[in-house]
Amino acid sequence: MQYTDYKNALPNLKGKIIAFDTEATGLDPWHGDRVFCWAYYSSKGEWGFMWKTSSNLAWLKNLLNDDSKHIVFHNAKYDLQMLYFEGIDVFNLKSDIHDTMVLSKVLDSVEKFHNLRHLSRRYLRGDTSDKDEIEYWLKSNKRAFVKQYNRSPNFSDAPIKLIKKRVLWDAQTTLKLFSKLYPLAKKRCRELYETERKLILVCLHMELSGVTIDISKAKQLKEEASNHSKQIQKELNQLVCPLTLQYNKGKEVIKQFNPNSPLKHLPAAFEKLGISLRYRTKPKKNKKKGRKTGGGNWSFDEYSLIRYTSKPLSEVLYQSSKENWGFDKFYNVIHNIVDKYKLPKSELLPALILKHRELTKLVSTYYAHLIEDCVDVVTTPAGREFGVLHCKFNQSEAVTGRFSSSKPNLQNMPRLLGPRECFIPRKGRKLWLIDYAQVEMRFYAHFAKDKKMAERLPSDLHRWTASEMYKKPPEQITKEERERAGSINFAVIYGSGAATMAETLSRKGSPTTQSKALQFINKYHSIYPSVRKTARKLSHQLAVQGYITNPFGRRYYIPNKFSYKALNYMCQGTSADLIKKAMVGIWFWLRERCLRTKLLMTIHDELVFEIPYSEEKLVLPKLIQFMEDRTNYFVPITVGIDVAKKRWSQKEKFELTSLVH
DNA sequence: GACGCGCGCCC
DNA sequence: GTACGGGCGCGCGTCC
Repeated sequence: MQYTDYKNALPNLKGKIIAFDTEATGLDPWHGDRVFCWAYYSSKGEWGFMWKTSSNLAWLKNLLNDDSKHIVFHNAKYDLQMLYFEGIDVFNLKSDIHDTMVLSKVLDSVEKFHNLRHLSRRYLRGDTSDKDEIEYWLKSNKRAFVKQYNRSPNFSDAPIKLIKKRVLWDAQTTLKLFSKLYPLAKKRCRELYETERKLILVCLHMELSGVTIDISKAKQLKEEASNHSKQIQKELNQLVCPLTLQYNKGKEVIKQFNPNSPLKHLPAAFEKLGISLRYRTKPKKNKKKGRKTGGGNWSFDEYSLIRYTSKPLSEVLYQSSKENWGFDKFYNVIHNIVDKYKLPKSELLPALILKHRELTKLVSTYYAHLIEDCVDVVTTPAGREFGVLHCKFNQSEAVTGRFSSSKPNLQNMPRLLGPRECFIPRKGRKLWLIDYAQVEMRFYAHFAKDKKMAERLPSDLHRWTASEMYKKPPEQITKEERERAGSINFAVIYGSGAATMAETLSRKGSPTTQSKALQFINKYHSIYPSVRKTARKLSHQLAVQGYITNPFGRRYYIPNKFSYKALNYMCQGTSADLIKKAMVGIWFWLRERCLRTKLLMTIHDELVFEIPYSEEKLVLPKLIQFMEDRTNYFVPITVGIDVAKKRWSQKEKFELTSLVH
């Protein structure tokens, strides 16, 4: 085979559609990874391989700005990000950018794999052996490489022949896939694909913008949490050590108890203190295997641990969990309770484990990343450190169409504990949080065309539901009753059965039997009969045609045995596509007007913006206009606004009317 | 080192 | 007799 390196003459491509694949030294440009080569295949059969040189880069840049071309990538966000770091203005390219990964996801949302290898097998019956070679090389040369260069090998270290084979195969496969998938998408869900295609830029821009972190604050909170966890560790050691652990090989006596070891240390500690174990773990759904796995071990989750304590203590533990007590309060209260009621010291074990777990989780999952993953760290004259955190947002990961976030995951920052204190707006700006009001519930009402639900949603659905369930006027409904009705609202729309609902309600502190749960469910369906009808209608549709389609044209090929998921997918997916469309509208509107307002995050039904003071009046009403939809659904889809001047944790309600004077 | 598992945070 | 939606990621322990 002949390869061209284009040392002198650069090609003038005739093909209108050109698939590209770039290869880089790694995945993370923020920590130095860079493109080093690429390959292309065009619809006129032209193809080639190029190293990254300044002239080749200039050629590529020109091509990307040729408005007669369609440029196809597989996972364009990645390639564009890499090209951004080569100085290319990827947000204003004149060519049309396409993405076969996005196409694949749009066509079959439920399919788990969208990489080239799988798609090649599925749509092209392609040979994938070329692709595996380089990965095999990396694996088998890792050890020697680390020894010699003190780092792992990356793609750029592989033999040139393998690199070329791989990158050309990727580009060629991308082109073939595009010619297969694009016509399908155009026919089936053109609008949806167009939204997702534009969303690539929105998403990349969010990632590149990043969010500002008060690193000093994170360090301080991390220090506090780890000191507290050490204090608990000490007390736990006194309580249970020395501890004898049983292993296959034999016994081991330890002086340092590890509360994060649910298989070894925890059973040993409970046994030593004379608490007989009662609860076992249940099999859990495994995403990879698609079935339930595990289960059967002793369980030490929060609910089990609380049940190992007697009433006065367990009530306190529930309360603390609900209200997120600080360390000192928690620590004092549990010791006071144990003294006051003369409970055996061993009851401290579950309580201390719970707090220890919370603290170590805060440190390892949250604070550590807020501190270590920041870039562009600056230190003020006063000695405070600030940095920017660039997480990843993935528009094509969740089966329903939702976004996911990773490295670190900004979508699961605890709402009541410290981490949100570390998120701050840039100078001269505030954080604005705009969230849809009970959006999924509204889509349930929409799909069910349930008048009663629709009327109640804008006021207080849970309260009304509770009122009807407990046969009391709404104003007499207690907080607990309203919460329970809320749980039931959610459980029913998740398609849950009596067993799970009983478990959920019990976990939340209101012990419920299965038969009671069944009564709740039946009662619920007698209040809102159209929900069950709609679920059945969707299951039927699924059985007949093999898929269901949401209002944005996203199809869900749900296996029939999971048809109970249909209604939930429809509601979750519709709200996901609604917010995606709003994001695109907003981002392009902001860009056209060269505004400095930034979209920072998307958290399922909420968008987080950073708005300069001077743009508030102009931008806020427009954002709301893009997000809300008061006409196209059975229930108006509306938003609420919160603003955080200093820290995410200090957000407060905001009324748009207060903006108009 | 990869993977399964238990656990827990978010909407 | 079955069945609670969608995510990410940690530490531990086992197996290769």
